[in-house]
Amino acid sequence: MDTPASTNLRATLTDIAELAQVSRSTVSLVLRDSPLVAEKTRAQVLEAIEKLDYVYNRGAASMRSGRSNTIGLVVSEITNPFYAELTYGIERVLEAAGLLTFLANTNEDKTRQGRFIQRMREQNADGIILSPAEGTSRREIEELQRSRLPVVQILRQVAGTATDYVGANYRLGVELATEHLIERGHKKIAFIGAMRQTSASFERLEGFHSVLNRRSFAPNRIMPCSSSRIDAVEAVIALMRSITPPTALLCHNDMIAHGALGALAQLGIEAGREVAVIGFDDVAESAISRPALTTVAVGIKHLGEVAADRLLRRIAHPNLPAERIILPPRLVIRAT
Amino acid sequence: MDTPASTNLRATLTDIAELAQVSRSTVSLVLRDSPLVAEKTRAQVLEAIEKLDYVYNRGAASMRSGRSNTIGLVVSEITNPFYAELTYGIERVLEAAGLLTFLANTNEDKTRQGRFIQRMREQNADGIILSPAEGTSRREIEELQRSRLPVVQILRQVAGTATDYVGANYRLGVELATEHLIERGHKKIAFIGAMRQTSASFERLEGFHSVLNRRSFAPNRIMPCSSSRIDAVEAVIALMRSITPPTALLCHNDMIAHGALGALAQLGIEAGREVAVIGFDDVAESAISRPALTTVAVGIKHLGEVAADRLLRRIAHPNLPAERIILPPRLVIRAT
DNA sequence: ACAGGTTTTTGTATCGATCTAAATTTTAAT
DNA sequence: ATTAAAATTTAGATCGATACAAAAACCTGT
Repeated sequence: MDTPASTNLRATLTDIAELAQVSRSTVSLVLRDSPLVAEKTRAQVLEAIEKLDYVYNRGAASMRSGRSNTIGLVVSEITNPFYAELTYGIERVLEAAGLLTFLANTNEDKTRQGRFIQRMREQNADGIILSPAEGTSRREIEELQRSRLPVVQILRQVAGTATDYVGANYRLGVELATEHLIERGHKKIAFIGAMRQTSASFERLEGFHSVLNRRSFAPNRIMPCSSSRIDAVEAVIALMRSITPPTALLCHNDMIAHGALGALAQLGIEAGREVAVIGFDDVAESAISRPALTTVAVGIKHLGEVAADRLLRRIAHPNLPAERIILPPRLVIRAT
Repeated sequence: MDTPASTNLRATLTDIAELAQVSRSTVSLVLRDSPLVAEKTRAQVLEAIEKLDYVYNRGAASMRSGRSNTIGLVVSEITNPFYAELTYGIERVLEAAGLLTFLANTNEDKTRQGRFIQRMREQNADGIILSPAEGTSRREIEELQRSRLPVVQILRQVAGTATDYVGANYRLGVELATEHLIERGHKKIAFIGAMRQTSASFERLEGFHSVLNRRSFAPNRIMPCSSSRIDAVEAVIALMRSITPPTALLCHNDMIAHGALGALAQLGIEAGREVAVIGFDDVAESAISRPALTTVAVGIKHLGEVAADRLLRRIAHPNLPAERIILPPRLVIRAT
């Protein structure tokens, strides 16, 4: 065993109060930026805080106040830069409100998701923004609500649940893209999809089918593909080598689309001339890649900001009715 | 204003104690899986816990016990799958020890890093695993140590600091790769590098130069390149179009290498035959990409596990001397 | 100098768990 | 049946902050 921690115990409010010659209560007010304390006093206290290397004890504070100034953000696929950008938007808003965001990547694993959420509750988090992992059940979401923890679902919603939700109009986005391809004369369009059991997947497929029906098009190709560049490469190579290769590739997201671009390059097919490629998300990379990717933009950062705002409002007013906010997508036509 | 929260206040130990007809102390023991409680009692208590939807209050617990069963993990570039894989290794070990990992992505931003670390201290975290953002100063690390928060640096170490450190032998890794290329007869080798001001970058460059000197090779090309696929594509295209294009590309990491493969494909150059490409890290994608990437493997998951183990030991024995653990790399020869 | 109002400061109870040491119950041995 | 030892349970103090209500200090204008 090691020797016990030396003299240096962590300073507390009491230590500061003593050094600054004021009461504990006053110190607490200073810490919370209360307008009640006189400037002179505040200065003294801040000096003492500095001098003692004081570190706030959030556990103690939250026990008394019931708030922790902490929220949890659950995403399912952190290596997709889409989520990284989304995270920035969210953090920016929450940070401005004095909240810190704890991030968890579930990698579509419900167990990890559950563990993290449970822990956030134990930490007394003020709320959760959740992009539910595939297979999350209605029960799980409802249980969260019953515990009165403010929840905003983002990007995907579990069927039958009634929490706040912020997402994009995936259906419309895919419709825009499909119409665009048809107008350009494409007859053989393949949808290359993440094929997850999520609302975000379903809505995209709906959009695709609805346009095809409306235009009474022959059933087109749906190519299952996980949301990774490398799977996309394989899928597209297989597709282009088939007997009737498509002339247009409509991709579930930009990661898949970039994989598709890579595959076409390998095959010596020029994207944008011989074969059209459209992505979804408009991540930063899509604007600067060569060729630049035509894609459906959802305003990632904005979406994150809206979700964060929604959570803040929900925290302030727990009993407001749940709201679904569906942001409009925009087709960004670039080179492909 | 909304109506105040209804009846449903969160259940506490006292509520459970009452329902289960035991004392608060006993309930606490059950929660902590103490071997002291009799089986029958434990069952009763667990039943009450279940019945009341009890949620543990970690803030309260940590206030008394001084531990929070929480550690912080700071990485600098979460979209790189390398870090995602690393995270798994770390979480696996820590979770087995009953600790939950809070993840933060700094994106090489010192401010974000500082904010997160500060918050972890306020939450009374039991320790931190830190891949320090570029530009982290010695002072910052030393201040952390002074606060007696267990810290393990991982992958990179801030010069002049003496915390535990777990990393790979980057120097040796690059040496192996360079030797390999030279043996294969390559005379013009370009190093495509992340060019960050980090130990991980410096050590790689050292390895490259040391082999070139030893073999008294002409100074070779160093191509600055950020750690993103798209920058790598541009860098490699520029390189291959220069007057004396290299015949081998030695990349700072696998992401850059995959970008390089993409660029070569676009240029119609066959990687592995005309131009050799070697990566560093051996992320999952490298084994299954086509062509499969020759790379320096560091055993990502293992590295994470070792770091987590190290942190656990450090927490158990705060006064042990700091240790630097440098894992040996291995050249994995595949198709490129 | 003083009443009345405003601004600042403070004392004390409290949040929900754990710790300690002591009390109680159970078991085993004679 | 008695007693010592082992196993189990408990009371009460405590961690470090905040809430609340009350007290003190400071201003005014008369």
